[in-house]
Amino acid sequence: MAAKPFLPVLYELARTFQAFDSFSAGHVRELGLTPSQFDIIATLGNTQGIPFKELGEKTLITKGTLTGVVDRLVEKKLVKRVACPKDGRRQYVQLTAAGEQVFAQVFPEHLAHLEQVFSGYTQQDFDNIVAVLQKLKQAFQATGTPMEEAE
Amino acid sequence: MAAKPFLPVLYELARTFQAFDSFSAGHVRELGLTPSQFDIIATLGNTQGIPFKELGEKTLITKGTLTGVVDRLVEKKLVKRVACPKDGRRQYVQLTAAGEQVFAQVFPEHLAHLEQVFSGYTQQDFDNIVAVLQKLKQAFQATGTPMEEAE
DNA sequence: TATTGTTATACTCTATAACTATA
DNA sequence: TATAGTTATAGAGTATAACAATA
Repeated sequence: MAAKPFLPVLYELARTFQAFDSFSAGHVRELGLTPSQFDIIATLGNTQGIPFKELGEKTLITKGTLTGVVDRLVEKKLVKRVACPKDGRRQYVQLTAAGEQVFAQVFPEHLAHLEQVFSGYTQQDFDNIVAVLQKLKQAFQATGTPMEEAE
Repeated sequence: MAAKPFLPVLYELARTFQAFDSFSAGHVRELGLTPSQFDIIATLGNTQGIPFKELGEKTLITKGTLTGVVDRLVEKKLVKRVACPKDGRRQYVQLTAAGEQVFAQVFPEHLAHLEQVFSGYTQQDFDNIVAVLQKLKQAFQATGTPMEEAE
């Protein structure tokens, strides 16, 4: 098999993301939330509520799964469902007062937690990493994922 | 809310990984493998077998979970357990002939597609990206795990 | 008929802890 | 005692398809 000089890139990309994901998930779990639940809280934060379908698109959670995840957040009284007055099929998902409080307290905590990782980095480092990753991401996207993008 | 200059880094890391992940997700699903299972196949590829514990460390799958994931791959006859002759508690996880075949057939297919993505890159680009990602990964690992210093 | 969201299946992953067997 | 791996438990996410209500 011919050597593929880009394989280390993919390996590091995957392992670095996993390291971030694991790091993040570990902290999130300490707060009593699963990664999916935290994703939803974070997505709903600073909004007036988001349509169910749009929430699924943003979090990449399919609708059948999302119903269950939202159910568990409703049980925890962190979010609520609000019927759409204009379309009886639709509904909004919205943070409750308790959910807002979690967002206001926990999200900054989470960012502070993440901030530790970057204590040795400069703004120039950030710019460099972002540029490297953006170029890579755009290469993947340009090469063609069969994903349909409606916007 | 104070600006967090590292947030774009995390955003791009996640989105770039997602772009890569969705790029290869099709093949994985065609094989009837879950992401975790595919991760293990890929990790075992081109090795003589990897100790169970090391496999868990590389894939960030905890031992209790890993037993189940390996079990399912054993059922599919893609990997096998091999006892360590020097330490009766340890064992290696190794691709079977069928597992090797999956790795050998499917990976080049991916690589052929992936190669297009990197057509504009030089070896120096690869080295740069890997260095950037490794540093970031190690930052997460160093900050995230209060493990008894392993190295 | 098409769309939104729920329900029903069935499976997989997940962390945790207790357990077995080696060392 | 310590380590490697399994088993047990309980929960949560996942895809998929069938379904109800609404448009």
